[in-house]
Amino acid sequence: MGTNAAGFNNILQTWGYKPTTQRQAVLEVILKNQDKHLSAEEVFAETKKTNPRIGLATVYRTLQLFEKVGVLQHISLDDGCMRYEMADPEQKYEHQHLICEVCSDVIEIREDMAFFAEKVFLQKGFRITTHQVKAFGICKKCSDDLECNHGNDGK
Amino acid sequence: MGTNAAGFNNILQTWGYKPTTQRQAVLEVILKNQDKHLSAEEVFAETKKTNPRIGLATVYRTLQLFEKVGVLQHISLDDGCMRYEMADPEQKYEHQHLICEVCSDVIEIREDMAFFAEKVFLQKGFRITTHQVKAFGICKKCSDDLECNHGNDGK
DNA sequence: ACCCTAATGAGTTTCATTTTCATTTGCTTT
DNA sequence: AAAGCAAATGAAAATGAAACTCATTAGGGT
Ligand SMILES: [Mn+2]
Ligand SMILES: [Mn+2]
Ligand SMILES: [Zn+2]
Ligand SMILES: [Zn+2]
Repeated sequence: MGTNAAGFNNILQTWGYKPTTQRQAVLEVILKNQDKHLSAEEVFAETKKTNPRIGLATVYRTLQLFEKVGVLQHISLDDGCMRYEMADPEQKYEHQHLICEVCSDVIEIREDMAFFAEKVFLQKGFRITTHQVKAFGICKKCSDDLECNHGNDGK
Repeated sequence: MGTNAAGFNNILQTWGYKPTTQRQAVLEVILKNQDKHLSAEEVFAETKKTNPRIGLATVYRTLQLFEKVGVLQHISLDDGCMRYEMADPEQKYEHQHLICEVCSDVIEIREDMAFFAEKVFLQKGFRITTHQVKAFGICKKCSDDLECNHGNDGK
């Protein structure tokens, strides 16, 4: 069980929701783009390719539903819209995102942050249920590119 | 020098911007609310108390300007609008926010995250310029309240 | 096949933020 | 102090993501 097209229907049924064609279609888009962080509009555009009659409102509702039943989680990459990615029930805390300010590439890392939550609880009594680490900077590729242009770019 | 009403004009002049009455008024609101994370609407409402003729668009523009010149930084607390707080030029990385899911209180902490940036650079070659840690959970107070209601809340 | 409710989709609405543009203001030059 | 001018402002309109409305459709049980 988990998040494949098969065990998915069980999840919905467990929660009392119907596995409609739209929800299946959106799920397939999600599954085919696990490496990406899609926005509602992007999911909408992708889903329309196989299901042209789907409405944008349904996509918004479906993404929220998927988040509620634990299939998705949303993140904000500060680009003007909410984005979604598969939720990892194994992982207590979300993974982290590195966002390149030059090429806008998003790199995922899985630095262990458990100590962080522990320390916060010990020092503040605050019980963290979820946390997000988002870092902006320059990725290796862009860093190397800039390096290159030092020597042979004398106008 | 730095971010007091006095050194402020220098900052603007250095960048070629005029220290207008509106900008001074917004700055005072910011200085008087350093412990808070105000939204544009909130800054607008506060500023109107002393400067009733200021327009909302000017507040938006001013907040963006202040961020550009390094006086402010924006954060998203996932409550539907951008929020601003004083930027701390001493601190290389932003402080962290704990957001209580029960009472919506925002707690600030200053856990050192330099090791995080170092590790990321060593492992990925990604140079972090700024990063944000945002954690959701239950604050001590709300946690204690819930505890209390266990014994004497039998319907 | 029938029923009932959940689900959908087109259109409308909300609301934060941005843009437009005519007017005003802060400075610099007379 | 008056003139000149670009920067800054404010009112209003525009934008765009997300939520809502409501008439219609489609699951799933009977
Ligand atoms: Mn991710
Ligand atoms: Mn803060
Ligand atoms: Zn890059
Ligand atoms: Zn609380």
